[in-house]
This record gives sequence, C-alpha cells and structure tokens, in this order.
Amino acid sequence: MQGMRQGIFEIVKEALESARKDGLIKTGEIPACSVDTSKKEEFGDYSTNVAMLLAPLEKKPPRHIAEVIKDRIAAFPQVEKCEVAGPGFINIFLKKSYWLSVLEDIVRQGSGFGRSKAGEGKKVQVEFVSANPTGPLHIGHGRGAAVGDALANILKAAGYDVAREYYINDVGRQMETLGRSVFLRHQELLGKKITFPEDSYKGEYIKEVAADFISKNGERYKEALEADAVPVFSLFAGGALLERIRKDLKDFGVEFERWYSEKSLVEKGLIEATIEELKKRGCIYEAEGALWFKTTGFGDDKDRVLRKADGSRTYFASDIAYHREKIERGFDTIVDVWGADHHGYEGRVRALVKALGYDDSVLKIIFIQLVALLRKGVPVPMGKREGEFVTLRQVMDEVGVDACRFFFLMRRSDAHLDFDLELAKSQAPENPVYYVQYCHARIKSIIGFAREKGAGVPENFDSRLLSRLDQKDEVELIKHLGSFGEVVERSAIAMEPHRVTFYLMELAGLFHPYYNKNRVVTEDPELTGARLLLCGAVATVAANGLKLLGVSAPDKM
RNA sequence: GCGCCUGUAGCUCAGUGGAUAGAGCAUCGGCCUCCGAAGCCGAGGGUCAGAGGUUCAAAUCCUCUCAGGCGCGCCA
Repeated sequence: MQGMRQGIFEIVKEALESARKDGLIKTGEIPACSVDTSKKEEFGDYSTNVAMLLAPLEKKPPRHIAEVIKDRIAAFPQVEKCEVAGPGFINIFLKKSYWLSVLEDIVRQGSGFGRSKAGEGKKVQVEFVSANPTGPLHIGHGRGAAVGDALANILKAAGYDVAREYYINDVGRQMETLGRSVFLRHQELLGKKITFPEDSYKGEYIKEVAADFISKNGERYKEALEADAVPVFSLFAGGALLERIRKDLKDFGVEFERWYSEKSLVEKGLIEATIEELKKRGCIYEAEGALWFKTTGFGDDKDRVLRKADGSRTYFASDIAYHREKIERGFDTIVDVWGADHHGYEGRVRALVKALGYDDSVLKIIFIQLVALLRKGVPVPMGKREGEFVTLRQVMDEVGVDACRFFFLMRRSDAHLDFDLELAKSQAPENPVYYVQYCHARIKSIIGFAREKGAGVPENFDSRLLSRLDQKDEVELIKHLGSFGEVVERSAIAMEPHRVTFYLMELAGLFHPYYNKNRVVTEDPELTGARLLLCGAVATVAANGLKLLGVSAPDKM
C-alpha cells in the first residue's frame, strides 16, 4: 500500500478537482498544502490546511472554502466524516476498516513492510568514516559510521540504489609520518636508543604494529637508513592499521561496497587529468611558485592551492580528483559524511563540482558533530595528538554494539552528543536502547506464551476478527504502525536517520502502556487472535526499524 | 574580523509555516498471587536566548544583537 498520508492527499486533490469542475473554485493550481496527522483526537485522523492557502487566491474566507470541499472529501468510501474547524482546517475522520487494512498489510509484508519505491532507483553513494589509516578509529568515527550506515540502510529501504564507500588516504605526508613512527619504534624495540620527533604518532598501537613488523621481518631493518625504511614501514603500517579499521567496522556492523584508495587515484593519473580539465575550463593559474584552483569563481572564500611550491600536492588535489571520479561514476547523488570540524571544506568542494559544470545539488554533505564522552557525567579526556583518545573498539566492547549505535542515532547528526558510557551499558530503565528492544522481546514472549496456551497468531484477516480491535489505544497503535513507511521516506529524503530512532521510541511508548492496560491472551479466542495480530505487527515494525539502525531485535533479553 | 552549526522544561534533546510547544532523565507519589516491572500510572516544571520583520498563522522563514562550539594554512 502506498503511504496513508499520500492516499489522503489524493482524496483532497480529487475533492478540489471536483469542486473546480462544478465552478465552486476557480484556482486551477493546487497550492502546496499540507496533509498532516492530527495532533488531537478531536481533530480527526488527518488535517489539511488547503482551504486557508486557497483563501487569498479565491478571495473568500477560508472557512467558506473549507465548507465547499468538506462534503466532497466525506463522500469517499474510506472517510467516516469530515469537519471544518478553527481558522479553516479540514479535519478528516477515517473509517475503522481503513486502519484494519493497514494491519493486514503489515502482516502480509512482514520484513518488507516500510519499504517503498520513493527513491525510484536513483543511484546514491554514501561515503563515510574514511579515516586515515594512521591509527585506530575513535569514538567520533563511530558516530560517523553509525550515521552513514543507517542512512544507507534507510535510503535503500526508500527505494534508492545505494553504495557505501570508504575513501582511504593512503598516500601523503601523514603516511610518511606513520612509517617513520613505526620504524623508530621498531628500532627502539630492537634495543636502539631513539629520540622521537615532535610530529610522530605516539600511541600504544604504534608499538604493537612495530612488534608485529619485527615478528614478520626480524631485524632486517634495524640499521636501515630512515629514507630507505620509511616507505617499507609506511606500507606495512598502513596495511596493518587499515585491517584493524576494517575489523572494527565489521564488528560494528558496517560493510562497504567499496574501499577507494587515494593511491589508486594517483596511479591512474586522475589527479593530473582533473587538473587538466580545470585548466581547460580556465580555473587554474600559477602564482608564487604554486598551482592554484580559482575556487572563488564558484562561491568559495579564497582560491586553493593544488600543487605547492615544493612540487608536492595538497590533500585537496586528491579530493578534487576523487569527487570528480565519484560524479562521473554516474551517481545521482553523492553524500559525504564529514566531521563537523571539516565544514570549512565544503565551499571548495562545492566549487569543484560547479567548476566541472555540474549542479552542486548532486553533492550532499552531512556533518557529524563531535562526541563528548562521559562517564557518570564526568568528561573523558580525548585528543588524538596526546595519544590518549578513546577508541571505537573500547567503547563498543564496553557498552555493546547495539547500545553504541543506538546512542549515536538518538540525536540529529549536527547536534552535540553526550555519550555517557555508564548510561549506555546500564540495564537501568533510563537507558533508551532497551526500551525499544524490550518491546520486541516482550511481544515475542507473549506470542510464545499464547502458543503454550494453544493460541496462535491468526493467519487470515476476516473483518469480524479485526473489528475486535476497536479501542482508542489500538487504533492509535495501528495508525502509528501505518506511518512507518512515511517516516522512512522522510528520513531518507531529509537524510536524517535519527527520525527512525525517534519513531521507534514512540512506537514502544505506545505499546508498553497498551500492554500494561490490556490483557492479550484471554479466554476469548477471537479477541486473543486480534490482539496477537496487533502485537505481532508491532514486533514486525520494531524489528524492521531496528534493522535500519543496525541494532538487533532480540527475542529474549 | 569573516563563515558554518547550535541556543526549546533543572539536565539531555525532539518538533516537514498551523490549532493548548512534546519526550526521556532527574524530583515527588503510586502499581507485580495474573501474558516479561529493562514496564506502567499520576504530579509539578516553559519569556522556544533577545529584539524587530514577513504571514490569516512563526520554535520553524528574513534581519540584527547576545551566548557557546567549530572552521578560516602552499596541514591532513
């Protein structure tokens, strides 16, 4: 079934059309009106503001127009009644049978419920994490991973053709620094006295990689010249750390379609090719010994250097080649998930897209605000330079993947996130992860209990059975279940995964009170069947939603 | 100084231009002989940072001010 709200929108549209045919409305174009689920019961199931928007065009009072449309809406078979209220809202009340068909839909579609074709198969690439292989992933990368992965899931569910990609910065000075750091540590481990330069990586993991190197290569490089050794150690360390990153992400539940190496860009000559193209377009000039990209011609604050006076390329030079390559691979939209500290970078990348002659709306950048890690409300110190950062591995080992991902998805991406370790791993009521999972487990348990009593979830949907679900809270639950697909769609379009998280917390927030008030398994087989059907649908939607977030839906906890 | 983000209940945060602004936590008071108490019920708590403006209608859009965060390299 198409989204319910969409269905209502069609009804409103047809009602307007018919009013127009009868000469009661002159405006041909229907204004961009809203059709919303009503906030209050007395306002019906759905409300539209179309009459208020039409009023100035028709030069008639909104309530007058509403009256004209009202009866035409009420004439539709799904509609119970229709009222005009307040300044000119049209409140639509639907027949109960309409909601029951939603329930049937959920049971029939099962794990497919919530999927749609809204994205029309458009190709979207989501590039996220893309941390340099110079150290383990930290907590901030974790948030980016959770958001990027959930976003990809949601886009896919909404009918987009999605590819996840990780861009590996595997060349450049930082890789040299990494190589040198490991080389020096390895010499130290072999008994040489070493002084470490200021800019070297000092984390414990450097020693681990150095030890690993020794176990594989012995002492061959103990006396090697730094210039000879660094490339060898860079390659080794980069590979080892990338493996570690892959493993961390896999254990975190994230898998990429493609890992794109910056080195491969260099080897394929794509950087030079991109510069050539920009040259042809007149966007490149030389000054003070450096090669510049005139990004200011496309809205950037200042022009950017691509090749420094010393002949080496900037990071941005790789980036223009990579983004050009991504667009040319034929994606309708490319999404970059970046740490919020990179927002200064947006202007120059947009400039590139425009300079290449594309509409920069193909590029969507999602900024991930950094995570403040707390323990019982006290900040945990972070900072990669000091080598005392908290890794994603530590956090997911301590609090578990489910809680970790859920917490990362509880906030808008660009909002600050306080991540309290003690709260995340506590099984206390104040931990919201369990609220949703518990809802699922509880239902599974109820269904198990019912089965022991000889009652199963009914297979057929005869209307008599379903008509037993006539309480307010039951209709309310069904209504909420029915909006799941819409939430997924909107979450996809807005690229805001947290909407799904909130939806699930709301769903659990409707189910728990319902469960507490109503007994599911009773002596009345028909009522039992109907309620089991409802509960089953709640469990299905909860599971489908959690799946989008990459959080498990356990049968038992 | 310039740019981006943020400012909503004691705290952490939701809130596609719509009707009386919501939730969780915290606080206080209740609920397990009965399908999972990781749950439920109830109570209190608000100048939506402030000032203008647009609109029939603004937490939401525009301008300015204030406060916090981040960014402004031939670093990555």
